[in-house]
Formats: sequence, C-alpha cells, structure tokens
Amino acid sequence: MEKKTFYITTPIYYPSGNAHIGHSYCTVASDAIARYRRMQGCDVMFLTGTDEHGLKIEQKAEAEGVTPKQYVDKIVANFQKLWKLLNISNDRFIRTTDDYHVKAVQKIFRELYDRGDIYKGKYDGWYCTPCESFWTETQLKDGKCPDCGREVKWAEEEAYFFRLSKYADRILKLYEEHPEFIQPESRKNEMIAFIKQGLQDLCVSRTSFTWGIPVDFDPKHVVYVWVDALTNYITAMGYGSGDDSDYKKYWPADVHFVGKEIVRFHTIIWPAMLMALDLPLPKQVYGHGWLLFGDGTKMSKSKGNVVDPNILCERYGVDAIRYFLLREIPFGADGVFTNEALIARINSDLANDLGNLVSRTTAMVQKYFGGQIPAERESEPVDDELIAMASALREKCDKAIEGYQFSAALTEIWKLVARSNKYIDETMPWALGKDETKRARLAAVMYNLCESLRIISILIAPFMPETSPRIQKQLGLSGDAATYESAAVWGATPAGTVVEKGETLFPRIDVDKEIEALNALIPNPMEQKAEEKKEIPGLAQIGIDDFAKVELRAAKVVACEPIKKAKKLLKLTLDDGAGERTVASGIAKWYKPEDLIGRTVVLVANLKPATLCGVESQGMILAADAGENDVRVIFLEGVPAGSSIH
RNA sequence: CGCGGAGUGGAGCAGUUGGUAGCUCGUCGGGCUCAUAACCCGAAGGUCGUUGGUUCAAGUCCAGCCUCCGCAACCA
Repeated sequence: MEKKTFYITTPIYYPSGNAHIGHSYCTVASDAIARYRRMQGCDVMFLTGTDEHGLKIEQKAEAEGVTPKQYVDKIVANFQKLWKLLNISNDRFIRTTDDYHVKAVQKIFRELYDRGDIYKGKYDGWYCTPCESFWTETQLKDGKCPDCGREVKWAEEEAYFFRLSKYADRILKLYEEHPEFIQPESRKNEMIAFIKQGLQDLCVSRTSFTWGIPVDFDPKHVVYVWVDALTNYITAMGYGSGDDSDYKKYWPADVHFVGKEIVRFHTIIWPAMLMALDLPLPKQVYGHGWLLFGDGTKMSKSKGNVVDPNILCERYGVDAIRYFLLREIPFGADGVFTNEALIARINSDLANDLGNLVSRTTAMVQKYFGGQIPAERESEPVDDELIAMASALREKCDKAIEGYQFSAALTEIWKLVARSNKYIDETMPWALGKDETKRARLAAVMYNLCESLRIISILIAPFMPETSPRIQKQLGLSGDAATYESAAVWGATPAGTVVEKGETLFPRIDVDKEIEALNALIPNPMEQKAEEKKEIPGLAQIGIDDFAKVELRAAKVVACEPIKKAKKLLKLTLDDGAGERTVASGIAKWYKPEDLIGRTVVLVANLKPATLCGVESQGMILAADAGENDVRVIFLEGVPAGSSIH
C-alpha cells in the first residue's frame, strides 16, 4: 500500500538580516508536524527556504559594497546553520535565486500573460528618484519620501498587472465551501472583509530595480514578489521544470504555515494565481501568532531588538528552546517571550517534572534490581489509572496535532509525567525495597514507571528529537519498543531490558544568576530602547538665516475639541494676534481640551497647511518629548497673543 | 459610529454547543526521602471589565458603556 503523502511548508524568509527567534518559532512548529507525520508513517515533504529578491536586498548589498547574491549567500548560510542547530528536518530548502525556480517563474509568468490574466498597464504614484521607490499618497510624510525625506514627483511606470479582481467571487466561494481553508477561524472574517472592500488588480512587475527575475519576453521588467515568492511552493516540487514528478506526488500542500501578517497573501493572492493557472489549491493556510517581547513589541529584524536563538540553544540546549516555543504559546495566538518565562518552563517542566522522573526511575531500577526488572511482577489496583492514562495518551496527542495544537499535545504528555511522579508517591518503592517479600510488587511498580516513560519518550520525539533518544537509551529501549505503533501498547518493553541511569537531562537553572548572565549577553530590548532615546541625533547645523525662516508666535488657545475619528489629535482654535486659525495637534493622549483653553502656546505660524483627518491644520504648536511616552506642551506666561518669538 | 483582538484569584492563561469557575507558576501549611533542595497532599485567594436584557439557569447568548492592544488613518 502506498504511503499517504503530507506536504507542509514554512514561508520563505526574507534574508535582509539574520534569522531570529520569530523565524525559529514557525520553523520549529513546522518541523514538529513534519516529524509527527513521519512517525505516523506518512510520506512527508517539508519545505522551507528564502525569498531573496527585491529592492531592499539590492540596497543592503550596495551599502555593504557586495553583489546582492553575495549578500544573500552569506545570510542564507546563517539561516541554514540555525536550522541545522535547531534540528530542523526539512526535506528541501528553496532559494528563489535557484536556477530551476527562476526558469519556472518565467514560465509561469508567461503562461499567465498568455492566458490574459497578466496584462500590461500603468503604475502611478509618487516617485522618489534617489530611492527609486513609488509611494502612495498616504505613505508620504510631509508630502515627501518617508524613507529619505526628499521631494517626490508624480510619475507613471509601465508595469504588468495580475487580474486579481476577477477572482474575488471564486475566493469567497472557496472559503464557504472549505471553512477549514483559513485557520484559525478568526482570520477568515478579516479576509472576507478585505475582499468585500473590493480587490484591485495586482502589480506584478517592476522596472524600478533590477534584483529580481527578468520577465523573459520584456526584460526591462523584473517579476515582483508575488509571482516570484508564492510560487516557490510548487516550483520546489519541480513544477515548470523537466521533472515534475514530485509536484504530482505532493501538491496540493496539506498546510502552509505562515505568520498572521501574510495570511492575506496566502489566502487571496496565492489561490487566485493557482486558479488562473488551473492548478489545485492548498488544503489549508494556518496563520500563527507572533512572538512578542515583554513590552509587547514584535520581534523583527528592522527593530534590531532580536533574541539570538544561537545563544539560547547554547545555554539551555535545543530541545529546551523547542519545547518552550511549542508549549508556552498557543499556536494561533500571539505570545510573549521573556527570559524569565523560558527559564521557569525549563526548571518546572523539564528539570523538575520530566528530568527528575527519569532520574529517580532509572536510579531505583538500578538500585533495587541492578538495572534489570525481574519478570515476576505483582500488580495492584492502584496501577490501573496510570496504565489507562498512558494507553490513551497517543490518541490524545494525535488529536491535538491534527489541529496543530502543540501546546495541548505537550500538556497531555505532561499530565502523564505528573501522574507518574504521583504514582511513585502512592506506591512508595523505597519502602517496598526494604521488604524482601515485596520484591514482585516492586518489580511491577518499576516496570510500570518504565513503560510510562517509554510512551512519553516516543511521543515527545517530534517536539524534542534529542531528548527522546536520550531517555530511550537510559531505559534500554530500541527497535519495536520505541515505535509510534508501540506508543499505544502497554507492556511493549521486552523482558531482560537493561536500564541504566544516565546523565542529567535538564540541569536546574539558578534563576537570578541566569537572568543576570542573560541580560549581559542579550541586550534587553527595554534598556536598549532607552539607550537609543538618550542618543539625541544631532541634525546638521544650520545658519541663522535658516532659523529665521521659521516664524514663531505666541498664540492663545480660544477653543479646543477632540477630532472625531482621530485618536491622537486635538483641534485647537488659536488667536495668533492677527486672527483665528485652526491647528491640529497630536497630543490628545496627554492633554484634555480644558487643560489648554485659555493658555498661551508657541505657534509655528508659517508652516504650510496640511489636512489631517479632514481638518485643515494651519501651523503647529511646540511641545517637548519629556521622556518615554510623555509629551509636554510649551506654555507661555504673561505673553500677549501675537508676540513674535525668536 | 473605520477594522480587528482582548479584559477570569498575585502573575500568565483554559473555559468547546449556557447547567455547581479550572490549569500552570507564585504564596502558606503538611508529607516523603527514590530523585536534579526535586516529588506528593492540603489551604488561602476570583461577585469571570461595567450596566441592563433573554433564561429555571450566563464567564458562556443579546444590547449599551468603560479600559487596553494591534492595524488603518492623522503624532504639522
């Protein structure tokens, strides 16, 4: 009989900076599923990789004076090294710079064009020449480039578009017919709402940068991220190449694991592209949550506030990190990462509960029976509960894994760990050991403990691939007694098995000392932030004539009210000496209207007006950043409205 | 009335289709000594954000309100 296939993917990561714990989270989760399915006997295909094109990489490479390929080669090597360290069992690793992918993307792009679902059109927007970037009206800052602050101009560019709009109805229908397509459930409603707002055709080529796959029939264009990146899931299987046997075997994917920020691309754009190509759709897209720092900010490369998985693995071991990531945070939700929580988990779950259980069990088998449990065993009713729980564990794990509930699966396993610890107290083997006539009973107790641990060791293997064999080695297990099949069978440990106490699995960690050491090693994001704040970036020097261009005037607040549908803005009516004017100010968080009315503030009188939330703001008022998240308006005392300030 | 998420014992979280409020950590008390000062038992601690409604019965359903957090829009 042919094995059932199971195809699982991670996103392909963007190597503009090194891998961090957030990348590790998704990859470890995918790995656990891949291993679980393999253990169950599936023919698994587990794919991860990197998305290497685009403007940002082009620029980063230029800044370092290397070619884009050289730049990504270095970072991709780091990703791969980390995956190796984390015991990631991916079957393939796709790089979008791989030759076969490039060719396949060109082929797909052309096919979509031939079918009329890609057409040539015009892309317009505000263009910043030095940055070679288009911005939408709303992305502009002060009417200027949000990146470099320079002038932008309205420009048009020839570009290819994908007829995304055409597929809106079919995608909605897909959600309806396959309610399991988007997981977790809550994300589905967001997607439906997004589609109902109206889908626009998607720009799928660029001429503003060159680091990408050229459109082969129009080489001044490069393929933009959508067609380039999303298609990796099929090109990695050989779609569009000479040999597509793996594509035929594994596609459609059973599940794409993605971060919640890219659910939209995977549940709208990607299915639409596949529909346009007349290809089967993936069975499910699972949007997992984010790992957040203690202060609630997202892990990201750009913030630079990253936790280095390498350091964590080195200090606590890979399995401890894997366990923490999968156990601490329910997969669909956001979760907070703190060193304290990590160490707490390691100490209580791994050292105290599991590690200590292995330790005390193997120590006793050795002490009382020299490592070999006698065949003559006497059971008692107190054994039944333990046996029942252990026998039912595999099914419970299967169910949790089916729904990608890692935390639930591990919780179930740890219930058996706890039950086993309790069993030792109930049966008091140390007392039995003192009584020669209780030898058969003692043998049964020890055997039951070993059996329980055997089942535990098998079921944790997908999550903790190093710890599992370490336990099995101590229990003297091999072959049939260590298979997934045997995890549902009580009594699979053969007679004559030799148990040997081994090294401590998870040493206990001194919390205070360790936190101190960690903080020294890993910059604390909060402190780092504070430091960044302290460095007040000096602007370039200006002459007195430049300063003279700013007209500052005292102005009295005659009226003030919050602006509807604006969270941060207050609308101020000011008397500037010559008349009244309206100014919007983002101080609603710190001031109420009545705090301001009647007071005199400093007005920048000749600032070009701008419209904010439908209110025309004719100037700005001065305020100081008084500290972390605190703003103080500068008030004047005894100065008549209209006085000039210089 | 922009979209969405969340408000449950000190902390972090479960609570599926409404039917006596649970888990982990922490705290306090006790037990045990095989074990990594680990393990086991017990206790204290919550009017489940707020108000009203539906119901024999609501953390769970409905409506309003308050607060917090993302995103979007606006820190002129």
